[in-house]
Amino acid sequence: MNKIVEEVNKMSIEEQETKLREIYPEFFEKKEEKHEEKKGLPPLPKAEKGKVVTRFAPNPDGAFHLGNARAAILSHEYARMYDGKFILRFDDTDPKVKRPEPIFYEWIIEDLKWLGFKIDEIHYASDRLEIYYKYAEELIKMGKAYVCTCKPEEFRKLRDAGKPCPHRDEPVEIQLERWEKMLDGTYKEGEAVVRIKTDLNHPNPAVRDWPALRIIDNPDHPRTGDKYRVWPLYNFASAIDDYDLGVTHIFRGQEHAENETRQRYIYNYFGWEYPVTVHHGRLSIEGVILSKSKTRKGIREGKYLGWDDPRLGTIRALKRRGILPEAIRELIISVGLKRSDTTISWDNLAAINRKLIDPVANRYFFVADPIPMYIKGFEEEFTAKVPLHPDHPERGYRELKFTPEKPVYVSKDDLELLKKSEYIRLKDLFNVKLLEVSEGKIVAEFDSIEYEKAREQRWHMIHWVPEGKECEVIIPEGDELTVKKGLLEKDADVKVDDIVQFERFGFVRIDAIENGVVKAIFAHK
RNA sequence: GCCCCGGUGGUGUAGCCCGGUCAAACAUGCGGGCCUUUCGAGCCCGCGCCCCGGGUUCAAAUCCCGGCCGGGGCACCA
Repeated sequence: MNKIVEEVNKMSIEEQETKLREIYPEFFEKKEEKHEEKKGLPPLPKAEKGKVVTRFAPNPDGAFHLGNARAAILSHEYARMYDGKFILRFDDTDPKVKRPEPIFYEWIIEDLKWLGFKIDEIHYASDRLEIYYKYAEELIKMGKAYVCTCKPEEFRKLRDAGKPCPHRDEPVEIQLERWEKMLDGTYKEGEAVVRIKTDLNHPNPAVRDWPALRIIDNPDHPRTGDKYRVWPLYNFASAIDDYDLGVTHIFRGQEHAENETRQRYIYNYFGWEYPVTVHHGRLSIEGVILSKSKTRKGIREGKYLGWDDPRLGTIRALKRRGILPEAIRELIISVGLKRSDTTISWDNLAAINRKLIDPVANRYFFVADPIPMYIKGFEEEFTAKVPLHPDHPERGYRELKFTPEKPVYVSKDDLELLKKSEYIRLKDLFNVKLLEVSEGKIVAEFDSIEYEKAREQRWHMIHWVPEGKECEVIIPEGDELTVKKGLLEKDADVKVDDIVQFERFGFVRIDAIENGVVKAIFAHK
């Protein structure tokens, strides 16, 4: 068995394939078929082509991150899969505790577009207050909702005991009167709340007569200012909106599972059909902070540079790190609809991203922590021509010129390798014999020019640069940010936003070019 | 404490609904090799998983019960 494996390994790939086609032709057909069938999302229950409406409903109180992206991408993906409609709805109904900020409305739209979304409709819950009022009033008239003026603690006590509060069963006229007082400002913040009637013996006390609308005295809402004082709570706004906007399928985190039981009461009272819901688990990347409050805190304390700090898991941060939107999409689709939480490793994301980036990223030499290498015995100028991409020579070449008497620079990262080697090949240049190796300088002697010799002798190969421009690579590692300073080949044609590979170093995205200094952010190996 | 929901290699997912074809698949990771002027890509080989205990059954990753572990919810937040 081992012998056969050895033999096969000795053949070239073409030989292997030809042989295989000879003895086992079906293999090739089958392989292709199998590749097709996998991947992609499972079919959606009760989904009809052209009739699926999904929505993503973020609160614009922070930047969009990978965790939110799961619900967003699934929603969008299914909308497209069934030729349906995807709605973006800003759930900006809390001007107090989770205050929306104007910038995040813009960023969320921007990030969604960057991810390749086609947004069919955009709605703002804060524009829809009158709609909520209308339905609230209807529910009150139907006797399915009431205005409660209990102190929160008192209500909680009754609720936990499964008992009705004194306002619950008062006649509709009185409820409507109080509702009016909520709207006209007679009641102040904290004095009254509209509650939806539920089963008072519901096993989960938190579901019993849950609050639907509350008063906020000086909302100073970023979009509506102080125009409205009565604001719906999440469950009410969401339930009404999903119905009113015709949403058929909802994707949200499992932390919302309990909310569904609350919202269903409204649907039942009105006789509406509840959308199909998919509750997925939480998605995170190992070691990356997604929490909005932690991020905000870190920014305030100066720990993070901003919402796009490369250590963070916001979509903007991922973008800055050179992660492609398509990679994020693929990742989320591959994780799928599972209900359990998922913590993916960077390797998983990096592997997807690398497949996308590798064919397009141009190659350059970047020498981190340069050490000069003086080379004796080669007295002419010599220009190394290196392809911008090894698999695509048609894209052109870069030229690195060796000049006698002038050192070339190699990276301190290769110091150990140099110390234990007698000979080394400078990639695309020539082979040298190492005479002296230290952290401060390296002295070498020209040996030969042929690549073949280095290969036969199994000499190691390192990258180098004759002269270069200053370059800094920011490397996010967990919660740390380290900077590698070095030299990038002088004529490297890089622009901000380019994703390139620094050979033997890794893929980076060019983040800025300031005063001739190239600043890059490390993506992955 | 109460109420939900989960648990398949190091990581992520498929299989579970409808028990056998699953001594378990795919990707990533790791080890080895081939190829290659990158420690990149590609190719080949290998490593490694059904949380535990009972039960039902001719047969259980799949069904049932119990346990353990993990996550979430229990706001006049979303």
